[in-house]
Amino acid sequence: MAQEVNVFWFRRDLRLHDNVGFFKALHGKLPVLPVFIFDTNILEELPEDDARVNFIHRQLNRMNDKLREHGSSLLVLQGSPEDAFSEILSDYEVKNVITNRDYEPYAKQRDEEVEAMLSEKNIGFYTYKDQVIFEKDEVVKNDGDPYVVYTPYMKTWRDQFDPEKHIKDHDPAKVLKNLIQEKDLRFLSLEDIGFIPSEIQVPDYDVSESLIDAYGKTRNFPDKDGTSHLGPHLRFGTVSIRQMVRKALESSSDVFLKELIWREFFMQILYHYPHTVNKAFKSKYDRIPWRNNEEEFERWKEGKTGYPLVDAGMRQLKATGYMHNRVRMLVASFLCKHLLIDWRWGEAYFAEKLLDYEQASNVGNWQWASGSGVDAAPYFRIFNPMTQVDKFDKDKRYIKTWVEEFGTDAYCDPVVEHKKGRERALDTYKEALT
DNA sequence: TTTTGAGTTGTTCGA
DNA sequence: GTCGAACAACTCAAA
Repeated sequence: MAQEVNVFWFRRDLRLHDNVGFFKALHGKLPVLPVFIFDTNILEELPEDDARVNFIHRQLNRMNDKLREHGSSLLVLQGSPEDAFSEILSDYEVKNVITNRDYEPYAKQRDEEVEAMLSEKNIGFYTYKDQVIFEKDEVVKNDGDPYVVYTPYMKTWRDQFDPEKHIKDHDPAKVLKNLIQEKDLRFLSLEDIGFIPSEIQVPDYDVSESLIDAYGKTRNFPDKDGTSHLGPHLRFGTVSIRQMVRKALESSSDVFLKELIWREFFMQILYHYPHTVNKAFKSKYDRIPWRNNEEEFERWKEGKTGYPLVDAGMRQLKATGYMHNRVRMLVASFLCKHLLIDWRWGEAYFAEKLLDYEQASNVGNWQWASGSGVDAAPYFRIFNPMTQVDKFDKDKRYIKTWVEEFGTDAYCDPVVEHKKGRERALDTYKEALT
């Protein structure tokens, strides 16, 4: 007779500490079998040296080492979630599967299917809130509808926030003994899952007191890099959101906390309006006749538009998997307005390259840039790529870091003249929207 | 129900 | 160089 266990399924919560679902699982009656599944539905779209897969794998190794200190280990499989669970069910008498909730459209569907499959076999499927302070419909208007404007959402979020309730630490130290006692569960190597080491490494995050205090002032200047680099860690759960909110609250400045609230704002938007993944939130913006010139799109991707701040950002993205936020706004505006290329093209490219890719934030911010989203910039608000240099990279230090040939004859001519591009965008938008 | 105030991140033009 | 208005009206949220 196979051993009776509860499975804890790790997904984008890759840590043992302050992990709500893991903590709850360890308080159950049965030993906990910790599992991670490399989902082939997701993996098949990725290049073999994908940096995020590398990061995930490295983090799984660290977790496995820690679990082994407690006489246990992590089971790492590959396949569709259904197939992986079938495999687990053939080896163990699984009573319950416990996991943390994920709100993306693909994830919601996946979880529904897994739950249905498990319930046929009378296995429980329990999910917990872990990756946000407020989820789904916990922060809504008085009439129950979701907020679609940030500021009132943020105010209500803060009104409802209670430190006693929302940022409790879930320390698993006392219950780790409830892990399954098997030190050599199957742990697929990077090679086993068909990947190779990446040139790009996910950087450590900095949420030091000094960074958070100065964040409001320095975060806009790409050469100072006063940003936290927290994105990939929040994305894959290598830090806990509760710990980050605790840090944010210790600061005298609330700019950092507001950024964390933006993350949840866009998550609840995607939850309530999943169609915004590929449709404009404001539907009349789907009428815009994008030029979608492939050659120009290629120049944008390669950082060869002839606008140095745009090009610096695109080259930083390609080389490091990161782009400074200020520059993200500029390159997005440039693609949608100056080049009149569909925001979905830009969104897809960011999804491919960004280590901190978060579907809700990426879609939300691209729609913001194109004018089609919630609380979006009005369409006539078109960034001037030269003015942005004067304001945010005056000494051109950031530009020179990424565009070596800047200032020489080797640097390319502008793909479109600013004034012409601007007027073309204004005319096209106006025509399409009226 | 109607009214009122307000809304992430900008640029250009003319005085 | 600096300032305010225009861009173009719109929609949301709450009283």
